[in-house]
Amino acid sequence: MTQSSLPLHTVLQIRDECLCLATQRAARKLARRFDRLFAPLGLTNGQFSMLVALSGQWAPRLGALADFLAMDATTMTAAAKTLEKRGLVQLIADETDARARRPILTEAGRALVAQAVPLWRAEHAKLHAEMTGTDATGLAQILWQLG
Amino acid sequence: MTQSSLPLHTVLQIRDECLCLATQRAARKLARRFDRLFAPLGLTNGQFSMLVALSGQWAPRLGALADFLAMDATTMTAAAKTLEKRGLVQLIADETDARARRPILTEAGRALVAQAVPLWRAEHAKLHAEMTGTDATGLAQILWQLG
DNA sequence: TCATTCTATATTGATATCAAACCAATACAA
DNA sequence: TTGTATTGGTTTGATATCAATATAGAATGA
Repeated sequence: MTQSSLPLHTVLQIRDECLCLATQRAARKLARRFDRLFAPLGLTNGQFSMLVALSGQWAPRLGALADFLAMDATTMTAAAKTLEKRGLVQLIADETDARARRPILTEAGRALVAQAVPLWRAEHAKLHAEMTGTDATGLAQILWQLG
Repeated sequence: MTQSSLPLHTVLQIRDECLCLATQRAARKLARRFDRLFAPLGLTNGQFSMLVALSGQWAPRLGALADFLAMDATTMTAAAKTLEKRGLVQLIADETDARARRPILTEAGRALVAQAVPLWRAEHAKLHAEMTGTDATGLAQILWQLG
């Protein structure tokens, strides 16, 4: 009983060092946290990121947006469809390539992301405050590279 | 057209600093990477983590395991069911509390996790090698706290 | 031009994720 | 000991995630 299938030091090593586990774990916590934050606006954390990404001077194709978010192309198809159904983005056929489509924000999308940003700011400030001793921006940079 | 709904510096700030986005992004990349690694064994990265967590001298209830992995209780219910269906874990009723159940590894589960660990070791070593200049174990610790 | 190959996206099917609502068992209080 | 609150887990419904596969358009080479 309670027989160890692995040497204990192996179990502890994976627990303490596995970057995949540590990242999935943090990702779940943060997703819950920001999903709840944006829930009053009917947004998830991922939808927020997507809308922000489309708020700059950039009109990427679906594939390029998927790459930017390190997300599978098929996930992007589904995510774009959800946002389109809600009227937050519009999918425009590319002028030169009939295969490609570019998601662009609608008025409603612009208005919603503008409402969401102050919430993000406040919550992110809290998060920073909880990370005493850690360089939050440096961490974001490292995570951006990771994987 | 391509009209900015947000000040550009805001868009850039969120892109560069948002820990939620950065973490989700890294989590997707690592999940894909380790899912592919374990695919020949029919395991996902999350299933691997769960099996390893059950490989130590610990026989947690479902709720405690969910807490350990920072995962929602309902997700744990579903995940445990999948592992049970595959015969990798068995769900044992708690002796003192009729509500509680404890997942424990089966022989098959022990054998499979033993096969998976060397794959993890090799891949994780590669990952370390890609992170020149970063303290990987320190990063794992920070991520464990994060959220 | 035509065939081949490549590229951008979509569809399907499986698991993962969480909120909301729920049920049953336990703990606690009057 | 009954009534209430809490706790452990499950079900349902929505979105997220990705592999495998498909399709249509574009690019390329003979």
